[in-house]
Amino acid sequence: MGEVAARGRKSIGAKRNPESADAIVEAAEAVLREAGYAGFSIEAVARRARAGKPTIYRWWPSKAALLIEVYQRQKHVETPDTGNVEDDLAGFLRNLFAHWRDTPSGNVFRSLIAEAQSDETAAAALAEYSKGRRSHTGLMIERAKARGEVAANVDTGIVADLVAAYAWRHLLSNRLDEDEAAIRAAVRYVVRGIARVP
Amino acid sequence: MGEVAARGRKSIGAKRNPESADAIVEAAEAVLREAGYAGFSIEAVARRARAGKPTIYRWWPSKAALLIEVYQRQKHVETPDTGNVEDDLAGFLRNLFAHWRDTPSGNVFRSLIAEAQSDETAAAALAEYSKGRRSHTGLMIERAKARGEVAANVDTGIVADLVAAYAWRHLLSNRLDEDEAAIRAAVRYVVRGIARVP
Amino acid sequence: MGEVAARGRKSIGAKRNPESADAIVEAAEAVLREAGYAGFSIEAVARRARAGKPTIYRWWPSKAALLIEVYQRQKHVETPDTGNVEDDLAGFLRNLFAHWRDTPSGNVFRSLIAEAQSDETAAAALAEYSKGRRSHTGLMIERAKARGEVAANVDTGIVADLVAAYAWRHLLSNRLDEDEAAIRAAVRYVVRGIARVP
Amino acid sequence: MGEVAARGRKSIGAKRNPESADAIVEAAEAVLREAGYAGFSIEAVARRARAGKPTIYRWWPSKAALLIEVYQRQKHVETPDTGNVEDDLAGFLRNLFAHWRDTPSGNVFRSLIAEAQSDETAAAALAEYSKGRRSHTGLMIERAKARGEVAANVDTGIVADLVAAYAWRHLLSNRLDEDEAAIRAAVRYVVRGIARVP
DNA sequence: TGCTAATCGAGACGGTACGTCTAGTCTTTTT
DNA sequence: AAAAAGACTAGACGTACCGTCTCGATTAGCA
Repeated sequence: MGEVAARGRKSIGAKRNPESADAIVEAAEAVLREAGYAGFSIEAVARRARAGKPTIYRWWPSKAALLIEVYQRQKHVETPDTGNVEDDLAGFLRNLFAHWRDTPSGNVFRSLIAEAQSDETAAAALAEYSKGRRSHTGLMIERAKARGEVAANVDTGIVADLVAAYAWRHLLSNRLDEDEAAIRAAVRYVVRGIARVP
Repeated sequence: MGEVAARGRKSIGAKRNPESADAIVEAAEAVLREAGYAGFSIEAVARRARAGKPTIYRWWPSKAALLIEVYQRQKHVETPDTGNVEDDLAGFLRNLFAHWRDTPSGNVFRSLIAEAQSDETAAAALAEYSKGRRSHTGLMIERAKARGEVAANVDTGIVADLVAAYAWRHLLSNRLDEDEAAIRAAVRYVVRGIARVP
Repeated sequence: MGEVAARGRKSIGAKRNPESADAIVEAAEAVLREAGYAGFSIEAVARRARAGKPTIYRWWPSKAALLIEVYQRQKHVETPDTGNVEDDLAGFLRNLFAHWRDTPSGNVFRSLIAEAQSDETAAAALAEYSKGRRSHTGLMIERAKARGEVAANVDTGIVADLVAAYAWRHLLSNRLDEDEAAIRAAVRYVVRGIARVP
Repeated sequence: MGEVAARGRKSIGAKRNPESADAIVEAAEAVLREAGYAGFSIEAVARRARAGKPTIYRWWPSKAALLIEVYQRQKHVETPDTGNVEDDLAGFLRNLFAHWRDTPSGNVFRSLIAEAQSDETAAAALAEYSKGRRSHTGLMIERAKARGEVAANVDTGIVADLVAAYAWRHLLSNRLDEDEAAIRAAVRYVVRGIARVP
């Protein structure tokens, strides 16, 4: 682990030391994994990475920037492609919940959202990041449109937004262990609607 | 305002002084309004309320507890009853967004969610609070069921969850100025579904 | 002990309850014995005595006042009368050191002196108390004068002062275990002087 | 003064900033001079020195440590060398009393002794310091021995102890204005003894 | 006998200080 | 030129006491 390799790490001269950068991001991830957002501080990361605080501030001007880099290093959840939009969305959410539950990713992303509530730059970074993810999620809808499964005039962004909102809410409420049926029902309501068929 | 009336406020004996409690909650609200979550500290509240820190800690063991009380003192958004579930839900969201935008409530609730990401008691309190609100929102669905507008086998909780998720996501992403059309589209997708009608 | 008997002790009408006073002084003594001056606070005494703080403040306006009462309740060291002034003074110091070492008295008196360094009333009370003790110690010198052992023109107060100073210094420096020989030598220097006899 | 020069003082890199250390010790001295031991707190010193509390705690782990440094920065009283031990000791005491009376030293040393009654480290530091001063005072006795003025078998340490005890007692009892005659009498009793010459 | 007044335990109150932690900045030294 | 290291000011954290205040109860002594 980074925090061990870091012992006695020295400057390598007038250029960025990738060992340090790695050690810092790994330390940040480790801190988040072990102590959660509550224990996540630049101090703690610097201690763990055996780095000076200014070294961290030089490359990541805020906690948020570091959080984003940590999150982006995590493996992301891919969007399934089963040929059925309901299965795609439900499968995606199931995988995402599992990913957030079983890796530090969940902690990292929760922290990022929390940070964005008091830090302007975190908010901006999160917005930027979300935009990218939204279009990624939107692919599933677009494919369904192409298959004729979804009406052409549906706003892909809004649907992706609903799906992301459902995921966020469960992450932020510690409800990532939601059972399969509930996830599927939520997806079905979006896909089929809740109106009584006359 | 509390911070003025507070001058010279003393103990009223071996029981809680409601004047102090009021001054503290009002000060907390004022701090959140003026400095946001970033500037919200027990110290700041104590200073503003002209109260001792121990007085705050005596009654609100954590920042979260204070946030919750502040939030609950705010006027809540009522659920409309237009006779049409889509109008009800869209109207509710519109009102909720306006409320969060135009009063300190939004800031308070954002802060509470953020706090819950690092504070166990805040998480528990938020879960408890959410449960209550979910059933409140669910009333709109129940009424629609009673009218025959919504299928009887629809899970009210899941629909309320979707609506709340949409609201949370917009609050946490600084997108409370979402336009009417987008809100209505999102609600329609839930109510009518996105599937192409054959 | 006071702290047990205190359970349920109440007012006995419009006059001072001697049970309470006793319980408080005993509690103060117990706190000093067990936690020393560092742990001696009005809060701690009130807790231990199951008394209200105002009850303490009503009768003892300062920590110093309470300390003085506690000290005066202690048994005092008597001045020996052996017929020899050197033996008297050495014996007195030996007994005093033992008393301070083996009872709470030492802790109490140390505390009183310490308190007097930052509390005016404690300083005054200590001065008053010291005056009394000085004349008490002076008796040994007066008796020696009467026996013709000590020159008539010797200032009794100054000699008593030297003896008290020696005692204070050892108390305040945690050197109450000074051996017999050193005490005797110090006394001899005062009685016989250090000058070389030609 | 330190508290003015301190404005805008910053770190001077990865090493101790002597300006800060100076400002802190000077502030401590000023606080003791102006508010006495009662008003002497780390908070007050930090405020006065415009220093962060952790900076103080980094270098002086306790109030006692800071007090000692303040005391040691004061000019010390030299031991006179008149060729007569009685004049030496009386002169030394007279100078010491004046020094304690007219400079903050007296307040500082009083505080240190008081602090030592509740703080173990202060007690240890005071003992260490006292040892050094005792041998310093002892020089006057040693010189008298060399001159044949004092008997060779006299224990220098005990005599020095008697002298220090007399000084402490007057300091702690607010009797630094003791008149010349009383000081000289006390010294004479030690040097010549109080016994009636037959 | 019934009222007044003082006392009691209790504990809340506005404050100050504690000693620790983190934020974000600064500078020297090393490579 | 940049990394490493650690000091710096600043201020929040949650706790312990300070000395004051009011409460509700209890009871002695005066009316």
